[in-house]
Amino acid sequence: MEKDRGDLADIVRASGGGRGGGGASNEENKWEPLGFESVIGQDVPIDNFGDPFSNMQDPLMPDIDQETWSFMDGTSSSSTVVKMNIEDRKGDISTSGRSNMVMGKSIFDEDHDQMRRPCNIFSKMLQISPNSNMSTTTLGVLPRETNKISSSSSSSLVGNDRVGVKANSSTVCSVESRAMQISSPRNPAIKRRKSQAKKVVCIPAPAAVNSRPTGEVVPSDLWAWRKYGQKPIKGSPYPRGYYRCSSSKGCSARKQVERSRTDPNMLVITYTSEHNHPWPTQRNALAGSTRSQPTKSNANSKISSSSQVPKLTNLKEEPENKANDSLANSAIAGQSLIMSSSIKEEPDDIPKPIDICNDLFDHQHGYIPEAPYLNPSSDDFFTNLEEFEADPLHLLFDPQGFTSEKSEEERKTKALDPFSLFDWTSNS
DNA sequence: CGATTTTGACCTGCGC
DNA sequence: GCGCAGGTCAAAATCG
Repeated sequence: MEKDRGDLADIVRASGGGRGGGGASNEENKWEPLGFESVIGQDVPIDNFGDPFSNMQDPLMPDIDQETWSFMDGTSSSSTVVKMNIEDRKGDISTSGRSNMVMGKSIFDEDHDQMRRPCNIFSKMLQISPNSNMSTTTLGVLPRETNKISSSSSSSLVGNDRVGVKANSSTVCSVESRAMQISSPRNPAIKRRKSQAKKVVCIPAPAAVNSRPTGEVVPSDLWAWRKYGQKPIKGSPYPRGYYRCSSSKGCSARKQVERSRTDPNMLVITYTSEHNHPWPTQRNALAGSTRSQPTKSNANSKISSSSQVPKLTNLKEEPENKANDSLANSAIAGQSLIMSSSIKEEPDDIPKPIDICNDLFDHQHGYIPEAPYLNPSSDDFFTNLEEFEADPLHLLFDPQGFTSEKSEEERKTKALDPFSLFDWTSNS
């Protein structure tokens, strides 16, 4: 049954680094987060739903301090206030030509300290509040604001409880404030859907950073995730993969990864629970690093077992598998930043929770037309992903942004930014 | 050998 | 109360 659905295992490959087995590969060591250590040392909260980047300065958002989109980040509480001031952002949203980072500029922690601390778009995930009322009522998107946005961009929004902001081409921020019910989890950290706060990230499902011949160079996720389940989701041709943090025993952090049912190009990653431990300071700590690539036998056997899967969804083929490796992680780490992830709440009962993702791309003006590798209909869909994988960081470290003129402040910032370790613009 | 992935079975929340 | 669907468990397979 599930075999015919494409494989999410492939979509997420935690921690990007090579294969599990505990040992730290050279590649792994390569990007051992020197910067992270310093970050960690700064008493950075680790409660961002496993988002190691949440505490990092977003290199693409140097001016976010004054931004007005804000989220009260109640990561660890059951109540979260989401507040957004879209109006102030409408300029960017409505007028930006091909901004890839409108999103990045659109969501911020309300607390300036939080914004100042290393953080970036990865931290702009919206935590779902189990408190339905509050969630609904405090989502401070005023109708007029919404209207403005809607009117200024061809498509966006949404209803009372859902906000979608669409940049001219490639960016969207969408938030659903659909209520979440709260109920006592069976026991800490264990399942109870709809009872836990979540952070949902909708990102393009791009490249397989780990498939690079040279190794894994793109930081995927500082956490090690171990897959513990996969389920076909009703209404979706794609299965949902379930991962839990394996960086530390007893860590209840989990995440779910699934492809958008409406747009296979999009990945929806849902973070649940929080890490109860600091970031792994060494890749060795990531004992759970997932296998960087499927084995032949694995691929073969799996393929055979899922050979009936339509090509588009048969992610088990080696290329696909690789292509999807670390998608969830790397995507978060890089793609979403560049491609403008859509952060939203994802109510479980929404028929098409990913619709938002579709809005991410303006098929006429968006990047999709320029990114054939994102076109699942293309035979080269996956093979081309490899090409794409180079883009994120390239974009991330757009010369204009970081190499052309690096202010001292920027350097400092980068010191705290794991991505600074990958200033490929200067290295490659 | 120790780690991961796979995958069917089981458990439980939720809607009717 | 029942059934469905989502989420988790755990044994087996796999890998380096």
